[in-house]
Amino acid sequence: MFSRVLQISLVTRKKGCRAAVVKAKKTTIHDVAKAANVSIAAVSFALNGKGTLSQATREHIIATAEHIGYQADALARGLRRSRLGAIGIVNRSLDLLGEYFLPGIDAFDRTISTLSALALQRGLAPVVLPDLTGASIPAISLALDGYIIVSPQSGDPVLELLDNREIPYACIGFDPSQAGFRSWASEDDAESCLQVMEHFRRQGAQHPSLLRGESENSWNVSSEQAYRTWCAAQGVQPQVHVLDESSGVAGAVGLFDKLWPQNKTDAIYAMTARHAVGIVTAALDQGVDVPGELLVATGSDSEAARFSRPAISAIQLNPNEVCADALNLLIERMEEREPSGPVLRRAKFRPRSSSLRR
Amino acid sequence: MFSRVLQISLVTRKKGCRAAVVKAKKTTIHDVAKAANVSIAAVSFALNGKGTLSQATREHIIATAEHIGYQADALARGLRRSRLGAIGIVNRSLDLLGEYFLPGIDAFDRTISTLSALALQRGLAPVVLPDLTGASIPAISLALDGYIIVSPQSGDPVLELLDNREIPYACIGFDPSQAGFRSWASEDDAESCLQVMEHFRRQGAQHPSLLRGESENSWNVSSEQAYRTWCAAQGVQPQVHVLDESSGVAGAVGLFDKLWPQNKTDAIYAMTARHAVGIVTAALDQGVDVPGELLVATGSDSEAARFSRPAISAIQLNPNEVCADALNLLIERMEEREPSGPVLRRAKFRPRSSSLRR
DNA sequence: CACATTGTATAAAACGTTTTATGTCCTTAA
DNA sequence: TTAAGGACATAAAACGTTTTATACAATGTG
Repeated sequence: MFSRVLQISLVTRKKGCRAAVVKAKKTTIHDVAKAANVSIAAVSFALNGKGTLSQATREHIIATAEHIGYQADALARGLRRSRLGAIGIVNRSLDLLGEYFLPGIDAFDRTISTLSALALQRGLAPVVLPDLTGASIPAISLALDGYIIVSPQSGDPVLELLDNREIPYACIGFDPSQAGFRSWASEDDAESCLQVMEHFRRQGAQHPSLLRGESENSWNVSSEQAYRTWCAAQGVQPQVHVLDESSGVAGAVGLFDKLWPQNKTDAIYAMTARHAVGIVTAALDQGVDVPGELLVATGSDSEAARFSRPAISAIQLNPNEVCADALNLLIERMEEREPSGPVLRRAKFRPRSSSLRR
Repeated sequence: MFSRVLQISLVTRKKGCRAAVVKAKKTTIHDVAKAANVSIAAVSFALNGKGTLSQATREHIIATAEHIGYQADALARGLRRSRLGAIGIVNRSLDLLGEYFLPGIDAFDRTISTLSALALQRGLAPVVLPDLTGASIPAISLALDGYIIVSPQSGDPVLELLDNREIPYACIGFDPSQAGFRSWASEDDAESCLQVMEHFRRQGAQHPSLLRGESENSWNVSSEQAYRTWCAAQGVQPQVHVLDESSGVAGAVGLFDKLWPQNKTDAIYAMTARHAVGIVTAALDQGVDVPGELLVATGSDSEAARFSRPAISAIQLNPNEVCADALNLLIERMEEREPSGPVLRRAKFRPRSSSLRR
């Protein structure tokens, strides 16, 4: 553990040299053909294990290709095969917020890097992309082999675009307006909601309410749906508040100040962590005891929830699993196999002081 | 804020249909040419604002292209222009660790998503890639327009590869063995180290020591160098410990248990946050008072440092700025302009209870 | 001996662009 | 009337592959 390997290799490298002067010419399939004294078709066949070549020439070609350090050009190959070996990752929540720099929202970063790592594991290059319907997207945006769409919105135009072009995609979450679509993976948001409601009830809450985000993605929609169903079954008057996701802590503080005390809720399930933090903050400011007078829980665990005082009860999500599921579903579609989805993951509710009486 | 816009568009989409049956044929430049009754060359010229066309035909072509929804194929264009509009992002620390799933290390995720967002802002598609010298990398890996190499190692083979092929790149951090290279951006790690040492001295430390990671990147190398220089100037015996980065909290605990109490250091600057947490944990376990008997600080701020008890003093880095600097340097090289780097950012030292006596 | 079959290898078309090299028509100057 | 030039448009080459169609032996069959 203390050993220190100083592996400074003393390569002399042309560093920072003006690269323009002499363009290093690529070694192409023609070079290999010339070196091996065969046609370029033979080279292609040998390297791809196709065609009808004798074992001898096959080996000879592979050897010379290796010798002169040939590597097929990805673009030329992609053009011909119409397969590039790369997939796009589009996060519709970020698109909707119109803001790609979100300090403190580690969930988005996490999703991107997890999907990237998983894609690489399967030999696919991950390309992060913005709203595919945008005007000035990178040229490569629509040339990839498939797409993972994170948090599609209801009636999402990006999905429509991909459908029209018959480009394979899979979603994390689903488009609430497309009931028949099957290639999606998600946390079981409805079930999570029920866990929270049952917990609230056991802790003595009579009038639990829901605070969801504004955007019409499956996370918000399924949760609200589950909440309303639960209310109906329990004979409870449902009470749903909708707040712009980007309003953050301040937004929830504003909401609470407007609400309290006319409103007679005694438990709030705030889907986004920062809204939950805002509710707790505002409540304490107004002298409302949490959890004494008001129970609070949130739908996505995070540092913000864990380190708030009191610590906020939260649904602990499974980003790694859900990302892996989505990627499997995408690859399935890329290979034109029948969709095996949707795939749901059960999330675990972590009760903390914000919703534990006594 | 409470308004709820339900924008369910009632598009009927062919969802989940077997895409293979009828391959939707792409609209190509030939289709546009036919529709506008001109040659494909004319279309290309019109759409790229080149060639010698009358204003009239130019506009006519653009209109028809728009009308039939033409978009140039990125691969064909890339093949011809040898420019794809995409850049690669390679994190050598992750490569070295051989592990791309690092729970709790938000810094790496952060770098990836920040670089991605910045690249997109400039119209470049970001592609996350593993070690470019690897055997089974995605085909596209070496076909991009340029590369950002995060934390290159001393004598890094990836840089050598890029140099040989004369592919533009810029680094975050630098290769310690390549003094003349200029296209890199970084935190001013040497200066950060001095800030910590001066702080230790002011707090009464006599024998400050350094705990660095094993890998030979500029972060570790510059810090150690600065530390040794400072020690020499102060007439202090330098004391450097090297620990594998991936050993995490447990690694640092093990180190401390082996070290203490023969070792007579009274302040430790642990570069990585999890090592600092390990030191603090092990110290408290052995009844060593922090900061009473031992001062601790770390070189990269994080949740782990902030929420440790006592909270750990830390260097607060500027990932956004450094990423932006690196991207600027890369674009500079892609446009064959003279390198304007290196660019250093001064980080701020945040003293917390772990190193504040009284 | 004629004819089909098999085993190897190649020529050439195709992928969808960009760009260079030609061309045609029209105007102007000699 | 002819040459020279300008304005506009196109044909064709090129980018580097993959793949289809074709060629040419050598071998087997009736």
